[in-house]
Amino acid sequence: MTTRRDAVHDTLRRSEGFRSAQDVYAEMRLHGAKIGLTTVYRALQALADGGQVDVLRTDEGESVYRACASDTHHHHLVCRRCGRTVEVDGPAVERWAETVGSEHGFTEITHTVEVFGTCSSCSAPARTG
Amino acid sequence: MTTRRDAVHDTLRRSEGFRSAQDVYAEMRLHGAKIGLTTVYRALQALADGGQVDVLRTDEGESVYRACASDTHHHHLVCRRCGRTVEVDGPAVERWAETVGSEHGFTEITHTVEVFGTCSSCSAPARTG
DNA sequence: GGAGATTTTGACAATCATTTTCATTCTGCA
DNA sequence: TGCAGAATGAAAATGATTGTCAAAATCTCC
Repeated sequence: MTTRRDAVHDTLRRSEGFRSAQDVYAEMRLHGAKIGLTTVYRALQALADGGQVDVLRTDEGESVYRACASDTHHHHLVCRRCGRTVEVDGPAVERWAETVGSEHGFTEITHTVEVFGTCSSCSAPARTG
Repeated sequence: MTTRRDAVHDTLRRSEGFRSAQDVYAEMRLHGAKIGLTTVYRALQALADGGQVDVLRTDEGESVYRACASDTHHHHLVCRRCGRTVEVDGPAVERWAETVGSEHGFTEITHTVEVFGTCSSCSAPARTG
């Protein structure tokens, strides 16, 4: 029975950017879903373990999740204002990471690469602030 | 009076890799330093704000700090086993991040790039396990 | 040198995301 | 129907980090 997990996955799919477990929980409850916070956490973890969603940490240390379109290795360009996320590819970076690691005698190299910025929608209307 | 802050900075300098606030606190107390956990946190934040130490988040969401030799922008190659850290430079990555961001209309681009691996010391002696 | 203002310190409480616990509910199955 | 095992979720526990506030250290002007 994975009804709840699917519901969590669906909620994530409807979001543009990365969302925290608390966000997902709040949104689901808002739409009338009967689900507990614990279950949301568990579903998110299962989804992440299964590679169906991507996870990253905010500056505040909160885990945020996203149902990405691409199921292969990729990185993210995230708007620090609205959270809008673009999935990007960076073969040059992959190679760079491998090279740097090898040069220093490191093996089993992995890397984390995320790009943050302010998207056009958020920077265009120079609101008061 | 920045005695405590200097003490914290010194403790960090004596470490090879990234250390958490709790680590630093424990080590200082171990060496007989009279300092409180709150002060260690404050010193670490001040040091990080001033750019004297680098900060990053572990997978568990804990903040870890390091007194890096280079005071210019750089990245880290971290041994996932022993924590040994090498400061690395990646001009190609900097350019890539800028390009990717611009292509999608993002401005004020920043990025996080960290490389993890197993260093030669840790992978060489194929111990039991 | 000294009184009062200001900053720093640190023990303790509070916060908050996340995890654990555990009793209840649900599911499939005979 | 009745049971075993998985799923659920409310509430408590955890643990890093932050806030509070009174005491101690330091500075400032006289």
